[in-house]
Amino acid sequence: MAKKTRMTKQRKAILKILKNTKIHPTADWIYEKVRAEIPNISLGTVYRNLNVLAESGKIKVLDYGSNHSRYDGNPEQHYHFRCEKCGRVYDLELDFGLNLNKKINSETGFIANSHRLEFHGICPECQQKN
Amino acid sequence: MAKKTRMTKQRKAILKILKNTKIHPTADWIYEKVRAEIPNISLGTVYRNLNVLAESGKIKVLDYGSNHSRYDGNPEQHYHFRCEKCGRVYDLELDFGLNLNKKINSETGFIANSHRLEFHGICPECQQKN
DNA sequence: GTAGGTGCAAAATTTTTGCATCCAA
DNA sequence: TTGGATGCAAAAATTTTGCACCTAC
Repeated sequence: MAKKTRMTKQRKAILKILKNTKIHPTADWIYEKVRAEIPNISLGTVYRNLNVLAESGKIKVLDYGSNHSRYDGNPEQHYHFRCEKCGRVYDLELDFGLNLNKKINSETGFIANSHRLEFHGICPECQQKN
Repeated sequence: MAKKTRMTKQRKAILKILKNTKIHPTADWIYEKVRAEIPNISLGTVYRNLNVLAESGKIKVLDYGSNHSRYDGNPEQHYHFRCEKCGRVYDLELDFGLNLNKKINSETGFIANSHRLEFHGICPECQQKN
């Protein structure tokens, strides 16, 4: 079962800041913000709480499943599938025939030049290993 | 105009490795691989070349436009738009009514639990500043 | 009361950079 | 020939962690 957690004032403050911004900030930005409220909070605490909050599903981390950048030798439009078990990232050959960029351009004020679509789940190989 | 670049053996080897793998490796993985061919290549050269190759569009970097992790206070399904000019990441309220996960599950051997969709382009504010 | 959390600082990791030298065009 | 590229090492930047003390439950 999941480990017990406490809602400390530090954790509460970090969560509140994150819920009240749209800018998807970095840990350091959050650290600066939260220091207005808790001046002697440490950056380590910010990182620890972000990890705890992400594990419990209260927030999302926008990375690629690791702290490293990952590089893709195929610059063409294609979609990815990341296996939640083994961590591998597959290319998907599927083309849904979606013209998502055009949809954005016609339905919003944004001008989209490209998009990235990534699925998360279990790959065929890990399904067998079950 | 774009700066001139040379196709050194180091750059060629890195590009070849990246074109011949599907795993979207980290810089360190590439470094280990390329050392089989060029034993005294340095990690700095690998990073420099990955950046050059990405700038010229020959490869893609799978990150969020910075070297930091970014955190999202909204764990619900929603899409993102990243502005290529100011770097901001917006939430898109749009729902295309796509059931992409189901499509994956029925058309491939992958089991998708979730997906992430992110558009890149120019935000309304930066369009005005033109 | 106590297990989980914090602050601090040191360490680990990842990425960039200065510089003398080298080499692709 | 020469300006871009490399190797090396040091530095910068980001994230994690050990430890003694603190506090939410």
